[in-house]
Amino acid sequence: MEFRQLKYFTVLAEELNYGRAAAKLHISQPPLTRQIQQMEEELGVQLFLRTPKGVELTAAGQLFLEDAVNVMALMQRATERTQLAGSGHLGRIDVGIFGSAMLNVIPRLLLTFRNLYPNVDMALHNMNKTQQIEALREKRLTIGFNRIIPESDDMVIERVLTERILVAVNRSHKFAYLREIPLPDIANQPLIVFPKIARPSFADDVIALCRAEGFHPNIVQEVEDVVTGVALVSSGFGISMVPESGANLKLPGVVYRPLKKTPSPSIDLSCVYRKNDQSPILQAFLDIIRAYRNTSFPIDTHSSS
Amino acid sequence: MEFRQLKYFTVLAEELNYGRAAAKLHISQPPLTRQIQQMEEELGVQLFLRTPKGVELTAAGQLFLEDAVNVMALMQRATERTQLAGSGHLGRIDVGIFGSAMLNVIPRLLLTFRNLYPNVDMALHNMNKTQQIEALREKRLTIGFNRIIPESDDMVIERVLTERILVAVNRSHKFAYLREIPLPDIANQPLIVFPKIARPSFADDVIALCRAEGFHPNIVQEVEDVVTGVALVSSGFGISMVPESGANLKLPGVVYRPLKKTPSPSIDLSCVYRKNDQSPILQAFLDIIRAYRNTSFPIDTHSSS
DNA sequence: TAAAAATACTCCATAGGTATTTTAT
DNA sequence: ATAAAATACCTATGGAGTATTTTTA
Repeated sequence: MEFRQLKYFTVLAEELNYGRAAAKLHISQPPLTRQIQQMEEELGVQLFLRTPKGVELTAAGQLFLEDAVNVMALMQRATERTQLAGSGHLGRIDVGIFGSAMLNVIPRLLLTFRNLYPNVDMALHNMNKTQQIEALREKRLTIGFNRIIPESDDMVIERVLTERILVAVNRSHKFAYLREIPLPDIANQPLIVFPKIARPSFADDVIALCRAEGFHPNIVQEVEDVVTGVALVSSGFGISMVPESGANLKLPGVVYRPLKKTPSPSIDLSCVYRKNDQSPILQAFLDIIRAYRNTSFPIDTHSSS
Repeated sequence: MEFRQLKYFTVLAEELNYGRAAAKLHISQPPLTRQIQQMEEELGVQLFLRTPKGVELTAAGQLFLEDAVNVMALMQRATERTQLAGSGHLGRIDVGIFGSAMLNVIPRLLLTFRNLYPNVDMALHNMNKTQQIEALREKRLTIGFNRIIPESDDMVIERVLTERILVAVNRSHKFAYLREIPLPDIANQPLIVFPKIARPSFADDVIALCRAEGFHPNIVQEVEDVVTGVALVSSGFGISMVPESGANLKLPGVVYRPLKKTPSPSIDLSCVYRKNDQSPILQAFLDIIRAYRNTSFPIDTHSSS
């Protein structure tokens, strides 16, 4: 049985006349006769009865008609769904994230993606970079976001955006009266760094930045994430350095100030995905990331001052 | 898209290796490659990815696989159902019946048919012969049962069985002491006949029987059906003549006696159906009727004496 | 570099076309 | 007698085969 025959059958069942059905199918009458004969032979069942004006369906033919219509509709639907999936508009994406990235950038990307691809299920998985790489290898993730990602043969790391590093200080701190903080002045300040796991991390970048300036920072506390770090700043425990997007975190008494240095010290947000992953959903997601990369993310660094 | 291609696709999706899949399909590898390429081109979607050991499904391919399996299963089911319908094992039969025939013969036929063709819906419609013919013409009936059915061009009338005519008398009646009732003795007896509508009917047969014997019966009552007639016999209103299968009707004080005549006066039970109806369900039903016709229906005519 | 997929080219089965005959009312 | 379906016969598209090349981890 062929789809062509199902089509012929349904048209003939509608027209109940070989000539008209053949015309509707843009073929001549004899091939239609033969195809229907072939179907009847293959099924071993008579589907039509001859009448003076044409043909009529047998009871078996009526039954087959219902099913034939269903089969064709199901096939049609299968085709459409597959084409959606093939263009990245249907399916699923698993995204690895970490705490502070969810403050600003990633939510915008995810929202944009969801609006453009509403039929793609999106699952977010909070995990650190080590877990992300492992999950990518096991195909539990499609893409991961992180700050500093070690190179590896089977993964591609792509910069999403570069942010300035800001200093988070308590409003009562003397730095709060400065427009920009000179980096060497950090030297004797009690510094809170994060995160403490999954090294190398943003904490290492901050330390390296100080060392490049010729001093060892006075680290009074290593904390889990940016939220905890800024919370300690809020309670007057010390100062901290945060990526610019962290400035979206408004906590009582915390203000953010840029560093006085040109070019401004900065930190990348990157994404990582399997090198051999050609899935259209990933490609669509990357397209959005790349479009965002060419856009500015204006962040008001003085919003809480 | 062709069913052949769906088959090829599902086998390849199972084997994930063109060579093995082709072997399983009893074709060589190149045509399989080409058919899959053709599918991918038609859908505009990549279904497989090459790997060192063979191929693997893309996300779109996995989606299509589910649907392809469903389409093939639905088509399989459609074929089977149609074949059942074509052999008379699936569908519907509408049977026209009348009161007294339901006493013995028709229930047996219906039961036999239902046992042999459990998936055929059977609907019974109580109607007289005029209504039956009309319903047959309008295809509301597949077959009708009746006693005396007028000939007509578009209908076939087929005898189902021939029954003796018995006399129903009250136990207190003098006839109850006879083994057989001489027909001429009926002449002066109060006779109840039925049915009174849809003439010619069994009543006319009874009257004709008497006239052939040289007398006019003393008809004291025309009633609707055999049940009413025998009820009147039970209450001593008179005697009646009934088809042998009517003797299954056991009413208080009613006994049945054969007529003393050779050959025994008899009445046919017939069926009627459309001459041009070739439906396998009707044919199957007729086969059962014909098998029954070649069987005896032993009826105990003395069961209530 | 080795196993597998893709390509080149040939053959033939079969869908479709035209002309004509058969069928059924 | 007539309209429609069935058959006869021809053409050509495309599916399958064999031999070979290309691809990829």
